[in-house]
Amino acid sequence: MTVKEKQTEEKIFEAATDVFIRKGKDGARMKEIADLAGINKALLHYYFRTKERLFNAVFEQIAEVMLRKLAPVFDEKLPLEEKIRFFFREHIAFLQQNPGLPGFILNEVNRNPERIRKLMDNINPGALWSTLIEKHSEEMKNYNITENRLPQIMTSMAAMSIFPFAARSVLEVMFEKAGVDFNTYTEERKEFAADFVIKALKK
Amino acid sequence: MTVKEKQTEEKIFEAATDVFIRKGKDGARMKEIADLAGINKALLHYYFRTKERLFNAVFEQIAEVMLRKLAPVFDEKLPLEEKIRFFFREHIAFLQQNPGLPGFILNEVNRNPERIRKLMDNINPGALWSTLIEKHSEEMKNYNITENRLPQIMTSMAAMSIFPFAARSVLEVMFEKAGVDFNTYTEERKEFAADFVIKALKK
DNA sequence: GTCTATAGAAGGATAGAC
DNA sequence: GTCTATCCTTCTATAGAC
Repeated sequence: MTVKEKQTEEKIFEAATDVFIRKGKDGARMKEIADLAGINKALLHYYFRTKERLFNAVFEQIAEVMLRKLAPVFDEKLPLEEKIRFFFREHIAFLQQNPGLPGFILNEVNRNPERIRKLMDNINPGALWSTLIEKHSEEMKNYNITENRLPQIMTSMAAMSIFPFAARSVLEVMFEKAGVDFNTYTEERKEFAADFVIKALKK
Repeated sequence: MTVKEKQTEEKIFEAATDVFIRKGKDGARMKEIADLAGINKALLHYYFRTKERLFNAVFEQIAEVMLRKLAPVFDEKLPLEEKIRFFFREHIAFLQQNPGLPGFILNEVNRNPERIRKLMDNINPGALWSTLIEKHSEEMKNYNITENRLPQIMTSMAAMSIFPFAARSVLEVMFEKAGVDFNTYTEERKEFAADFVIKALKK
């Protein structure tokens, strides 16, 4: 009973995740999700009531996974440079496995900013950044990192790793014509981005 | 006659642009476009036949504007550093006026990569980059810029200016809690991004 | 819990009058 | 060229049998 439920619900959830990421909330069709899950449309409603609820469940799980993937960066006890390298290595590796997530999240959040507001309720970026500064106060002397520059710096790091995936199809077409392979590019990017940022920040 | 036509078609086109950018192709409703244009649904079909055609017209115009905005960067006869500063100043200024465009374009292109393929038919990035290198061959000696690094470098520059707008709602919520104003941030970004990139590239 | 059948609503598109 | 009325398809959602 519960086992069977879990199996079906799980299948639906996975199919929904797939379809929502590819088609977006508005473009997704309950029928396609049902087909992909190998079950009937009516079952979707049995388990999740409405498309809206199903989407919310999927979105929240994805957002949570992404946030959880970022947390270690702030916790790890590493020298600053190693932390930057660690971030790009881990984050880009994650995106290589989930290349569709950035575009999905950014789009759905832009269409409905309330989603991100709910997610961020427990997080105060300002406080997070302050403790980051304190942790590395000694090292900081060698870098152009000050609290008032942190918004620019943090968004630049996010941009360096996330943008290539959010703009994936554009880059793929451009690279194709220039004889560059996207996978090779992302693999090289782990080190390039780290070097780039460290060089830019060093005094 | 032609004047009236132009007026109405123009009104429809502008309304469609607005709605498509805010809601996306799938989320947009012909009714909403008609209302915003102050006319009747049937007129939309009279002028543009189908939603698909109306969307294509809007998309192509927007994409063309964006590409046209980038071209000068390659043409301008400026020293390399000035060119980089010129790019961020101009490009971010354009995005400040059109903050919704990056998210719109990236999303619609991801959903239908054929769109970008058509757009890029006349452009060979590889060739573009080669001439860029040749133009600045002397200056290059002072920078870590080589042809094989250009994909990484160019995408990093694009990322630095485009990402904040593509992720605008996320940043706005984060900044809000950290007491940072998004408009101030984008204004400062013109110079920050230029300094950041130049520093990262200098030998 | 899962299916078939269908209700009910919405949205794109067209016919036809003016 | 513009409007009203309406068709027709598609999609979400539910009823009801098993």
